[in-house]
Amino acid sequence: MGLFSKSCEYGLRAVVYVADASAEGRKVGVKEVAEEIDSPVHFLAKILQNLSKQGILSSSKGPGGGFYIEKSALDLSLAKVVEAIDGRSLFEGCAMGLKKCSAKKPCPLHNDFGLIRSKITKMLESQTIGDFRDNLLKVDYFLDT
Amino acid sequence: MGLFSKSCEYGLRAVVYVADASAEGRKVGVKEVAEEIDSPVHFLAKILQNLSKQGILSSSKGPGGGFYIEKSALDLSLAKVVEAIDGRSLFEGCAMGLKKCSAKKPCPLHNDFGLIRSKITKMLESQTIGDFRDNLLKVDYFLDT
DNA sequence: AAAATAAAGGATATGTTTGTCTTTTATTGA
DNA sequence: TCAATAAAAGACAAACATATCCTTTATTTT
Repeated sequence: MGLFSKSCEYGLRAVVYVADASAEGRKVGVKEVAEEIDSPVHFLAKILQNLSKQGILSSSKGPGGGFYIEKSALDLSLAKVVEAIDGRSLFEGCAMGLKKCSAKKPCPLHNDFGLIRSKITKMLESQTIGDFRDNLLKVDYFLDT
Repeated sequence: MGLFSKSCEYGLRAVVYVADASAEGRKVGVKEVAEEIDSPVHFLAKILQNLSKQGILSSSKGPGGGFYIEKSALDLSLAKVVEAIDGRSLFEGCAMGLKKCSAKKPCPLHNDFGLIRSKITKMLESQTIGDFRDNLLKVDYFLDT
């Protein structure tokens, strides 16, 4: 099990790909995105629809249509993307699955895990979709599958 | 999705419970463990059998039997327990699911995530089952469900 | 208006994880 | 030896994640 679900991995890859295309003023269809990020087409369609519904991506139907991202949405954090797909579980709850675990009654992993989680949260909250895409444009980073 | 699978959460809770009982020279049955750590009995049975097979816990059949932990096994790290149940996926692979992601061709999360993963690894490798149990005995930590 | 395009939505299929139940095997104590 | 105990093992069921396919709706172009 990675940090993220498969859906979330696909979603993150798709978001950065769509953002990249939008930087060139291009809308992209599900099929193209799926091929480029190496994901199952129909499965990805659901994920993109979900991201559209949640206002992270935008879409338009018909010829010349496809998925794109609004300028304003470039300021959304990666945490928003992850939360839209995987929910809040990565950011909440006890590592050992204890409901009563808290600062007052910590489980044996509570403190160490709290630090780790705050780093995960920071990684995802401090980085916007725009930053994420810019890293790719600068060619410091890659999306090769 | 948490860091660990449900099986792994149950497994960690069970290991520390069994280790605690073993400190008192007591062997414990699946039923008792399941009640104490709040897990499904038969499901936990599989997990404990797996941990026995992998040499982390020990067991004996028949009256007076049950699960216990050998002194030597107290020196095993929590990472071993996690790996026995969830495999190595937590310690390996790209956060975005990219097969080609590497230091040379990093994905946009590669560096941040590498730091996080090394902290997770450190948390689990630097702590032995014995340490884990001792924390409970010292009453600094709790397993309340 | 008709045809083509592309997302949205719904139904179904497959696989994995989680959970339950029953039978078998080993061990102990009477 | 026999009955009781407890883990081991196997079959089954439910829930969820992942994946595929088909129909519908909206939009554009001809």
